[in-house]
Amino acid sequence: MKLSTRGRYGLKAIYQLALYYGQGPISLKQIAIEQELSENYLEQLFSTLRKEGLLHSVRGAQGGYMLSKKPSEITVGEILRALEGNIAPYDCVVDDDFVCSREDTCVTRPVWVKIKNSIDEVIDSITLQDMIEENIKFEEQEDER
Amino acid sequence: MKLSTRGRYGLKAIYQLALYYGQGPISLKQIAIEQELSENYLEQLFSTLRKEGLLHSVRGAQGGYMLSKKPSEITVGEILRALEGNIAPYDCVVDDDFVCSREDTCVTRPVWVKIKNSIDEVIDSITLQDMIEENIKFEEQEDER
DNA sequence: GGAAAACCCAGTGAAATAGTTGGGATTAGA
DNA sequence: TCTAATCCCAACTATTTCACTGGGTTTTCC
Repeated sequence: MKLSTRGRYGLKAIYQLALYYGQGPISLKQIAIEQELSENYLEQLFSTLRKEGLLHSVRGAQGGYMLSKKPSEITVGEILRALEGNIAPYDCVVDDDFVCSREDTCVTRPVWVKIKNSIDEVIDSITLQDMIEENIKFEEQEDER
Repeated sequence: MKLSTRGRYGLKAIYQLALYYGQGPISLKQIAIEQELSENYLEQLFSTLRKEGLLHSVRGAQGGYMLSKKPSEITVGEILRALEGNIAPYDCVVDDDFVCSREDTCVTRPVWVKIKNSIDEVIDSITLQDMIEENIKFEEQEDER
């Protein structure tokens, strides 16, 4: 029941973009260095995020990536779903093509539904802006010591 | 972010044991047939659940497994954790041995913590008894149609 | 024109998952 | 006492998923 590195790395990387919001395109290389991630791998993640409409890209020299919306308008849920697909303990609660011969009598399904709903509630309520603010608060507390 | 078959099969199987609670030991074979699972594989899961104290076993002919507590005293959380380990999106929020060089400055950790807490809240609040009752209610609704 | 960047996509090695197999040990009942 | 039912345990294997890597193309700035 773990997220893969796609979701984890992707969120870290897009957080970094959020910090630079409004400052023009940032190169993959810079993000990869700042968050200690593989540049090539990150490229795949950003490609996905771009196709999902969360990022804009600028090609050519001095190009790079930027958020397509304000940090307060992008939720963790959108990011994780773009990178990992629906976040749920089992496909039977999300995948329309999923065939379950005993869907109507499955005794565990209600449990999976409840877990999914509670995760959704959390990730859809956190925006990149929230993450930035939480981090600022945390750093201030550190400084006080 | 999916559960493995261990958690899924295990919960189905132990639910079946809950239905027979108070009726003495039930054989693996019977459970395997009723929930359409591999008997040998199920054995591994029950072995784990026994070691965790959730099941009792009776060896020999006419032996089998039974719940070690009332269905109302066993939660889904106990079962899933026994079979899958801690349920969390990332090891950094559960594993004491986990080494994270940037734990204090990690911007994503608060997100993982919130997800974990919300999952825990759900799975620790559902007992086997709850599952049985939910299923009875569902069947009654079906009958009305 | 050259360098820097995004873009595209196929391949790969390692690890995890989902079982299977085979052989014991124990016990109830005939 | 014998036998069949059953739990117990460890090793083995096939498949899938993951986390990259590499090689090439295209675009744009200087």
